[in-house]
Amino acid sequence: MAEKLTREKLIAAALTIVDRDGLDALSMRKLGAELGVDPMAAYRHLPNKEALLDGVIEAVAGSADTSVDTTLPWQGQLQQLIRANLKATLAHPNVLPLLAQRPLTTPGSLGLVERSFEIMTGAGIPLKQAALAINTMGLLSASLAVAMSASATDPRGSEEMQQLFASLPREEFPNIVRAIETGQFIESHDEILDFWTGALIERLERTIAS
Amino acid sequence: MAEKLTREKLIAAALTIVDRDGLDALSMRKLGAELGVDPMAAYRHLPNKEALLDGVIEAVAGSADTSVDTTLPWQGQLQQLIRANLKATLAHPNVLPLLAQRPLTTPGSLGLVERSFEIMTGAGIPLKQAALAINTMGLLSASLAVAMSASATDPRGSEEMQQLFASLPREEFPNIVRAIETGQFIESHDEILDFWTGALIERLERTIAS
DNA sequence: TTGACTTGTCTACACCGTAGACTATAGTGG
DNA sequence: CCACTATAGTCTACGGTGTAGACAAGTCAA
Repeated sequence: MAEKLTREKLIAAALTIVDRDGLDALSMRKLGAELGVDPMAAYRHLPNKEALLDGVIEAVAGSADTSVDTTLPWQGQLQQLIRANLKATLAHPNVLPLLAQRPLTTPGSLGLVERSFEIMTGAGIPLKQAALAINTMGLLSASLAVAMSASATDPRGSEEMQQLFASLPREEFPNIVRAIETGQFIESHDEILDFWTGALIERLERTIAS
Repeated sequence: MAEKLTREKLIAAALTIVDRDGLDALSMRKLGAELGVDPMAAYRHLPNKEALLDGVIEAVAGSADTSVDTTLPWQGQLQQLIRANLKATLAHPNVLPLLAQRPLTTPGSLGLVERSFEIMTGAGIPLKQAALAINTMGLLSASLAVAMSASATDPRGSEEMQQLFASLPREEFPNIVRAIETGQFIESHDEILDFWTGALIERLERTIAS
């Protein structure tokens, strides 16, 4: 039996439940049970369930490793940060649906943002361009993480989708069909990640050159 | 009183409710009331609520205008498509949280995908690169739309966030503070959109050149 | 000791998704 | 025309949800 109930313990227990049993399994009653406490006890520390979810989101967002290998060129450091962020969020796949629908710049992820600024401005990238790049990185990381975990857990992702693709009328969607047949449409997420980080970095390189 | 209940009518009514009263207001009971029908009637046409939501998602995703001005260069046509997609989804902001957490390639949005392929391959971009670009576009559009509608409707986006930023310890987050003070961190979403579409297009241009 | 404040408990309410039985209507083969 | 069957809408009921509001037990200051 724990000493005392705190906001932090509630959030940690909530994350445990979500990781173990899924997002839908998180109810105030189950949360109380997890901590051996009355369900209503949570409301002494949190105004409502939404606040609980906000706490969970921030706990996950703030768990990314912001350390980078400073001997790498700035491009490599940036990629390292992006992958660290992705890794942290993918460690809690059941939380991702929440992450996707909240403002990106939660306090918990500010460490990552600050570090990104540091790397970019250090490389001579104007603050403005850096800010734009960071916003883009945040957006893409979030949605890519959602896509990655969805395709990993959702059986529909592979089966039902294959079926849909197989039944596409060729005359209406010639390009899609051709892309599928040559195995080039359903990409590995790693390829997508590389593609857009590449595009982003090249764009930034050009802001330095000019 | 409508002639007969159909899947389409149910989905249309659901979208009406979501647009008018928000996502949380959509319940099977309210859906029945909207159509002057018993709540359970819906289950004759849909297996469960999830299927209803899937239908709503697809209705929105499929409502984008896929026509483009073919006199424009391919870069302009692509931008036109991206903006059309964004416009269609933003027309139903309450649906966006759903859109963000589903696989991108729903049947309804295939028209947009096919058109994008058409434009890119017509410009001489290899199928593979086009597929990667389309995936990226889908991801970014979805999350940008979520961010745009969140900041437009959620009062926290502007106020609470401002407050958070104002209280940031300068020594810990020097770059962020500096970016905020010079008004360069909170971007207009239009700028973000231009930034990444620019990055994407330049990247594609390079695949043609080589 | 007394009073106030905090924190966990209990009960209760309105709502949810949906299983299962029932009913009315429409369409079909004899 | 009739009987039969399938279909579509209705009704009731169950187990779950978030949380308001009254209550009780512990903690601490005066």
